[in-house]
Amino acid sequence: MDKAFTKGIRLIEALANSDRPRGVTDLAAELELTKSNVHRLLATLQANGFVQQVPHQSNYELTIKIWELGLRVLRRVDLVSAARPAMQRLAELTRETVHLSILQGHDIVYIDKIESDHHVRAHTRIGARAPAYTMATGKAMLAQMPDDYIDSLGPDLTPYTATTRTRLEDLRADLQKVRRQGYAIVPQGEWRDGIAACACAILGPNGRLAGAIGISGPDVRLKTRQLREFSQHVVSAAKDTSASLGYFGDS
Amino acid sequence: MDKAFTKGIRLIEALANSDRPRGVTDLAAELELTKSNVHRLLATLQANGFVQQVPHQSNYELTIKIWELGLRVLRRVDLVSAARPAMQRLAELTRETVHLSILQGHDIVYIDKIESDHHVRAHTRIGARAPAYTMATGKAMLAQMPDDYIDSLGPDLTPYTATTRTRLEDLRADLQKVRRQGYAIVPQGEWRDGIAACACAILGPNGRLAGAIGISGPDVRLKTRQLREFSQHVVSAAKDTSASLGYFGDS
DNA sequence: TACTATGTTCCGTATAGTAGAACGAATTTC
DNA sequence: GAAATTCGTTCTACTATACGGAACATAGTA
Repeated sequence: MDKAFTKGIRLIEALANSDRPRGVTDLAAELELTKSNVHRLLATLQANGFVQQVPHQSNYELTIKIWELGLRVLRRVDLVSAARPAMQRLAELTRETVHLSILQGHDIVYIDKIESDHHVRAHTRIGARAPAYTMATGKAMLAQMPDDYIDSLGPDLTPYTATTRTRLEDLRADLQKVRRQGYAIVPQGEWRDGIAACACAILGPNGRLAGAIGISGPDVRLKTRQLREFSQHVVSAAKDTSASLGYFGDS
Repeated sequence: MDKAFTKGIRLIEALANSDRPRGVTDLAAELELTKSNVHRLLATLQANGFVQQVPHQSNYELTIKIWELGLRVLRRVDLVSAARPAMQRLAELTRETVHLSILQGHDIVYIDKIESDHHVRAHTRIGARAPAYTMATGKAMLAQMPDDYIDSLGPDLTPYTATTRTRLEDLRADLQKVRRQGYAIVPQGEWRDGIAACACAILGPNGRLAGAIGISGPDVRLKTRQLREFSQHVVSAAKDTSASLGYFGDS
């Protein structure tokens, strides 16, 4: 496997994860590479416009070129614009925070959200990740995946709160329920304490999983009864989005 | 210079620029590489989570991991959130499309915008590029750059409309004027016909160039007189943004 | 069934990346 | 203000690594 390329990728990630320009020695230490190696990789990145030196210093930082590329990737997926109207409606109906997520490896990634106007709200960031098996949107999506994929999550699951599923069989039971009822409910936070949520999968052409839409808020406000009531709106938001992607569902 | 890394970067760009999953042979032809080379690079990208094969096919596409990295880069710059309030105010005062750009190489890149509610509007996309010397925001930024940087644009400039500056000395004269008056005006489109614009540079800590804010619209509505009138609002929007970045200006 | 096109694997070879040391510039310490 | 430290950059000899051609596998097509 391409060693230099792998190193270069790790270098890009290291630069993206730090919020200030970095020096060669510093980066070399973090990545466990030699200075000359890092220097050469940086020169390559610079020649391709991904990295620049801050003027009058010799620290390096990423340019926004990588952001431009990322935007195009998101635009290709196009889930954000397809889901926007349904998200808007869902936000108005429930007055809770609405999230749009996709499945990425074993994590969910928020690609869009509409914040609740309540003062107490779950704070999340677009672009952030969380383990799929702890989230309502994640469970809604996992329920669409084949068994061997679920197996690959295990054998044991890291607990983040007291209610996190730690055994694969518990998770499988949850997913079975999701498949039965058509949506996922997480009444007590399994990732962050105090957050309750309800979510439903979005399917694209050929019934392929495209993402999930969900609402979330503090469990003191969003009790199970309330979540069940909202679930119909979540499901129809997901159905509408699926339809605008060109999937008109089973039955 | 790292050959494998450079090839990998070009591969990422090729994937980002296409709006459908690509095959190995196809990519190899475009990049003028051998199949085995592309295949190996794709395997490396896949192992690092940047690429996935679409299920039941063997085409490859970028995951949104690149988008996540890009978001972090933009967040570090943080110009978008610093400029938002000023952009909002500017949009309300002028009712024209407001753009936020940065200088990237020899181009400007739109990183945010607020669209005019007029029916006729200049259509641009966040993330899009244009040659700096043809845009109002570009000229506002170029006016902050040292002479040798301006030299590097030349010797000759590509014309896009009848009014595009094609000689460096004409551009230099424009920039001199920008420096004198503190803002840039492009009364007749030098990139796209029929677009008039006014812009001002945003400076960050130590007076370093951070970006530019500007308004633009059809030249039939935005005549020079009107642009001059709006220029004060543009300038104060830029000043406000500079201030919130921690730069409180000369005089 | 043969044929074409495309993805994947293998392997010997030469090239391209590697590490370490030396250099130079800037900053800090005494 | 000289010496010492730190960091970015350049150079070079070595060898590991990426290279490309060819063989193989797998569809999809005629």
